[in-house]
Amino acid sequence: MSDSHKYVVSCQACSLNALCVPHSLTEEEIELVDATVKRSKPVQRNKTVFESGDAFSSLYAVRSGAIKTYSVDEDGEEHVIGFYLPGEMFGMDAISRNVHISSAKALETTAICEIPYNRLEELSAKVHNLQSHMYRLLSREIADDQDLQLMLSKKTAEERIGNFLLNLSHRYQMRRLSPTTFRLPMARTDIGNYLGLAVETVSRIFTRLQKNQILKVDGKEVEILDHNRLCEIANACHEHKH
Amino acid sequence: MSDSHKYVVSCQACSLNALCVPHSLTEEEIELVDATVKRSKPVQRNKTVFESGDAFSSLYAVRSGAIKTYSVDEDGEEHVIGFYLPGEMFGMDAISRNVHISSAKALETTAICEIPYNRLEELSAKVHNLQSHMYRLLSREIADDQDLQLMLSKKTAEERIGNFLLNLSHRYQMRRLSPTTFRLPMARTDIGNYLGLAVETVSRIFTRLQKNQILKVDGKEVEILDHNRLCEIANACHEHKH
DNA sequence: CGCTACCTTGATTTCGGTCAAGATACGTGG
DNA sequence: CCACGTATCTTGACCGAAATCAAGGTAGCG
Repeated sequence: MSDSHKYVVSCQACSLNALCVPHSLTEEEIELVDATVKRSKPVQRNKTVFESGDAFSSLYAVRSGAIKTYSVDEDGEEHVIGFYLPGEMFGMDAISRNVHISSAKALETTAICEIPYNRLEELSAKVHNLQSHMYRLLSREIADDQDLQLMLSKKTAEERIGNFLLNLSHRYQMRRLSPTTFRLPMARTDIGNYLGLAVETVSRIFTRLQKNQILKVDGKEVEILDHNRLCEIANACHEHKH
Repeated sequence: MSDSHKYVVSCQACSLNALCVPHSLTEEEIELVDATVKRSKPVQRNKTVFESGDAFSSLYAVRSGAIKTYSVDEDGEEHVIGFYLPGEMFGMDAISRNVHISSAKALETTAICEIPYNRLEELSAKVHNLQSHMYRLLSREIADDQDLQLMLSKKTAEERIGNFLLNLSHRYQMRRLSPTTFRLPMARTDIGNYLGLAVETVSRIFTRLQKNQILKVDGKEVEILDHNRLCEIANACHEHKH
């Protein structure tokens, strides 16, 4: 059985988009994992998958559509924590406390896989590759979160938007979708909220990038016209010190 | 064998401060884990434990002293990612890529435990409680990082410092040290860098908190005089909208 | 077709960054 | 033990990026 075939299998089995990388599991193992996964019916736009305070029982993977996670503070203000695209796993922050500390909501009609955590735990003790996979997945989320921290604490509004767009572009590319032309599944408000910027700032920067021929924006449709300059914008390069 | 005894054991075994919570492992299991841990000699102030680019082979736990993790950008600027106190584990962001993407440096003379990752992986497949513990630990780091993200994207300078101090206070308390009087192991620069603030701002806010009788600051020695007001300051509460 | 949610643009304000200058603490070697 | 040099910390004056406030414009949906 060829490697390429294996990869196809793991791509078709929805749950495995998130759980597997090529070569890491045998077919047999894939079947085992796949058997523990529930394919629930699609979640409608603005419906929640789980809410802060809910008991934790499963991890989730996006099959199609998009999810945002967020917390709500005492004043009822929403704080966007992250966006999850097809093939990505969410809900991992709930493991430690056994309760969801954030909420997850569909940004559009979204198909998700539910992965019961206790079964995943059992299975990952048996299937060594699955365990290392889970460790890598969790570690990846940590590394990504720390990247975002850096962005939030050091970068200008323009740099944040630049990074955000490149990040999305890269993630779409990973999923074999166009890295240059895509639809933003979230509202401007959510982008601003996520990046620590006011909506107005997000809007202004989008129009500026468009004026400078770096981006073509039409509502939620985005086209990256000049990837190189977008990289320059994203990578800081405010004057060196001393 | 009483629970309290168990707890003492896990506290004395350095590695287990980070790896264990009371009741989660049997004594037998604790011994197993403990056997895989290397107790290296103390790391002197400003010496690195690992550096960005180093091959990943171990996780680390602080036994005494303090560690900061950081990344260095193209311009040579340092970006502080986190501070780790006794009983806390660091290096987990390296699992996913198998290479350290951040560096770790001792803020003072620091004793650490080294936990070889491949042995930890093997052992955690055998000892179920250890596996769930690792998952929780990684998840905890994710949740903490997301908390920080929220702070960096939404909170004012004063709120950040307030939160930072309360967070340290809480972590010292966990380790049975005074939650009101402690020594900041890091320089003001590091605090500012971590919180996305200029050193000058950190300094000004420290003096302001001192003037308002909320804090007593003497160099790196800090005493929290009014915990309640510090909480108020930390918890946002800038005017409600609409 | 009209309502509501979302997006854009402009004018004004403000928090915190930058620059500048001292003050204080610290480690090292004489 | 002290003197010197360097790190770190503090304080003040000024400035600028982005927030806030305000007002229209646009689009998706029932």
